[in-house]
Amino acid sequence: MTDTALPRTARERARAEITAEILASARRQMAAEGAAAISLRAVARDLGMVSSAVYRYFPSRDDLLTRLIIEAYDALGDAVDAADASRPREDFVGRWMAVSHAIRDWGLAHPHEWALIYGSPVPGYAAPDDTIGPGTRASVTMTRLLVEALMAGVLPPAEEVPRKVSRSMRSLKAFIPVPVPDSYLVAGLMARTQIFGHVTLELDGQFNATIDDPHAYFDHVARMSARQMGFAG
Amino acid sequence: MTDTALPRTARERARAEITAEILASARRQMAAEGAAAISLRAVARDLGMVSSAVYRYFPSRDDLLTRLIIEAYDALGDAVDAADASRPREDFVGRWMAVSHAIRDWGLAHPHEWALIYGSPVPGYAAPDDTIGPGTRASVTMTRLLVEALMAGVLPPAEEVPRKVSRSMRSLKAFIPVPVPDSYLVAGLMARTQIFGHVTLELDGQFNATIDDPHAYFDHVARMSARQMGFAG
DNA sequence: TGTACATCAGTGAACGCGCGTTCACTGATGTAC
DNA sequence: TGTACATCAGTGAACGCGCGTTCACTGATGTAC
Repeated sequence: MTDTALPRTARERARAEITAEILASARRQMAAEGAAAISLRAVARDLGMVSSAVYRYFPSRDDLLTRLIIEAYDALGDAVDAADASRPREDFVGRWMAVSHAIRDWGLAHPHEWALIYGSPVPGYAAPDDTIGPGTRASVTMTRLLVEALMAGVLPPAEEVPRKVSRSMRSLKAFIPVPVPDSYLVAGLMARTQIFGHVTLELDGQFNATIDDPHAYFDHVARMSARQMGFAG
Repeated sequence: MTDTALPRTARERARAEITAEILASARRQMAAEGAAAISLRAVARDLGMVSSAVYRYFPSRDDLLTRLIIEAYDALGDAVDAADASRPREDFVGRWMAVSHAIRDWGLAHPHEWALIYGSPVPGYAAPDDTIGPGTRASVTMTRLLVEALMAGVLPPAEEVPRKVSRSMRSLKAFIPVPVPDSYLVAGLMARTQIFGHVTLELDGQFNATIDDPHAYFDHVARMSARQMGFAG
């Protein structure tokens, strides 16, 4: 996406290919040892080139990391959007379930990518602003789902929310094009926390000795969180 | 706790003190740069000793990390237990709120310790079994709270839970001395996920541009999660 | 269509850094008689 | 109470490692005329 248009000359084609190979090698390293262990020298070794050659493609290790972060957010965002699109528009529970499972499935398949974007930051790395947009994709999709359910009139009556809490969500409301009652916003945020929190805890092994069938358990959790948001089901 | 009895000889006293200084220095490094950045050489430098001298106190860097992990779990466990003890036994909502805030407060005060125990593992480090016991303290206290509410008869009627989910919680039930209806277990686990998930997401900055008063918001979240568990309030 | 010049990928050597860990040692502290 | 020996903390030098990044260079690819 950050590269220009279609590859044309042989040089441009080679450049795109090798850039992709560098990213793939870095992703392999991340899968094996975690993001903190990614090293430009190891990538170069892996690709059979000299370490300084990598600098033709990425100005520094941090830029490589940034690119990986953006790609991870986008991969998750794509998975979430595809899941959402796989169910009829008016099946809000089904869409929520599909989205929830997509998030968990992606996390289980890419634990180190998950840690990279939702875990503790890599030492010495500060994420630049380019990561903000892609970083919100999953949340944006979940919020849209809530808004559509609201507009379809399928949610139960809103409840009162303490004024302090209501005021605290002003920034959030600025991102949403239609007015949404406060109690729905809280419920939506809590459902999001439930899903993301669950996946993080599961990847961290927090359910290891207690939950024998994590998939079945999570499926139930997703359904309950849909209900707590007011989605009928 | 792992040291024997009271310090007696001057040597033993010195040993206990220096061990504590090493841990304190490591904790300072962790606070500044994160757990992955902790180095024995930096600790030695900080304490004005030669790097090899640290090996008189910890056989390896991993042992130091393990000790820090155990202490972090215990510090959080102490905070949680103190919070729980600060409210009347029959005030279940109050106890839950106190425990929830204690968890969040401790996490905000010790973000890198939080990352150490609930975040992505430090590269190359594998947690040994000694960490399991302390690691469950907070969850154990939360579960006890739920069980006491159940035995006090203040919870609403239990609900049906899919058989698959019920079976999946068999290992969990083995840890709990009294029989607890499945729907309560699910609700308790989800409430725990809500609290821990919230703190992890908040530390990761996921509420940054959306929630203006995180304390007020979290207070509401804790209250809602108590309600979702069936605690009146 | 061919030539002259500019661009760019990749090389190889080097710089300076910090790390975990081992080892033989010195000298102080503790213990048994 | 004093002496002989054992234990232990701390020293200083060294080993071997891998890292990110820079730099002057060679040779291939692309562009303008």
